[in-house]
Amino acid sequence: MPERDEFHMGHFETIATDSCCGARRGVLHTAHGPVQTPAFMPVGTAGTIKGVTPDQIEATGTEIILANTYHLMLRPGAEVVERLGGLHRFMAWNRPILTDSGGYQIFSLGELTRINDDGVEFASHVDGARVHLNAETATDIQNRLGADVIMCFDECTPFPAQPEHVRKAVDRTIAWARRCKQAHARDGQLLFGIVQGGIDPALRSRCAEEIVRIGFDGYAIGGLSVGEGHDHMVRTVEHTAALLPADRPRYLMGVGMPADIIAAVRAGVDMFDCVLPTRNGRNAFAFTRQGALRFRNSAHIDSGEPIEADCDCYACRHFTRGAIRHFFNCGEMLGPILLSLHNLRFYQRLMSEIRTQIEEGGFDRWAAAELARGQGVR
RNA sequence: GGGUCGGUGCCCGAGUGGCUAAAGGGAACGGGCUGUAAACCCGUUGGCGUGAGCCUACGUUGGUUCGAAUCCAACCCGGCCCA
Repeated sequence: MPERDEFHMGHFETIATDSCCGARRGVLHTAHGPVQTPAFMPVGTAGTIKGVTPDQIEATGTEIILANTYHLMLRPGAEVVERLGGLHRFMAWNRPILTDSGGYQIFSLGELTRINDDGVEFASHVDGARVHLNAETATDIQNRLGADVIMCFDECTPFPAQPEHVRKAVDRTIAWARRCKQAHARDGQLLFGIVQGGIDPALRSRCAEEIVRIGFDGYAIGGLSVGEGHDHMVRTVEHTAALLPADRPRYLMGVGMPADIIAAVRAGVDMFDCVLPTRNGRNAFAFTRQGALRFRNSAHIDSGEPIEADCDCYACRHFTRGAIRHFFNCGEMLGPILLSLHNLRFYQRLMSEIRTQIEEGGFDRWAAAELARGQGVR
């Protein structure tokens, strides 16, 4: 027991902070090794980051990846993953993993859900079967999947939403957080609380206060990047991050565009996850510091340039824009694969630059310039 | 040479008197995607005009009709069958 407490006490260390803003450079220690923060976590919902192999992911500079409770519960089921040796073995990823609780699916699968104070009943998007998820089952499943970081079961509200709806979601998220902490029964596995409250500062304050009072290994800001827009999002993150303990990691869930990430780091956020690099990559959209490139566009037909001139990713080292555009044009799977690789490397290079800037004390000025420059990171 | 079926927009293809600038695919072009129901979804695709609208178009030419992609005739081209 003391061992566990020690693990939980010392799992996050801050290496450097920026004197001009909330940005900090840290390390999150997990059962499968350290994670340099600020960190970006690619999303592998169903137990795989779509289109790329684990060693390719590692080559992008990724240290920690995500998987999803709801999706793995439906297929193949937590028992199967357990029987096959746990999530790390299953995903062939022997580094840190974070599982989301399924709270986001309350938002994304909105029409297929029925929610009450106990939890949620989903009509499975696979076969329509009734599937129940609540604080205890979500925690139990995550315990069994065996990720290094697991999340409380929360209610992610849409935007816009009725104030009453958001208030109720905050109440439930707090009550469920208490139950998740109670149900959590696996050593060496960090449990993060989640703050909801839409874009209402008062609700965010109340939720943050209660979640912090319960006490978690880390704190997430949820319910953003659901349609509220960059400015609302940044304002809410700045307000909320300041209410979270400085000695614990802060995680902004589901965010986001490069500009969103830079603004949130400035507000003191340490961890991010987002489907954009992989989903947009599959959909022919490449991130570059010079701006977005849409590879279906005929402009790239006979371009001999790499996706991004100074990028060291596999796609940029070996393929021309013209070839990649051709792959998309023909529906060849290598197109989505190459842009997923490039976009992941783009995100990890961005995070690496952010960490260096914080270490060297130039982050705030750099961030301001990047945000003003806009294109490429917006 | 005879018979027969057919020729529709970039391609395939529906339509067999007015509701047709012409369904539906494909392709091309453009856009969207933020804790992944997403290698997906949306839009545009004859010309001119802001617009009502006008012009040009369903192999070619001519005809019937108030009105033709749709009916008739001849011709051209293609598939199949018979000599």
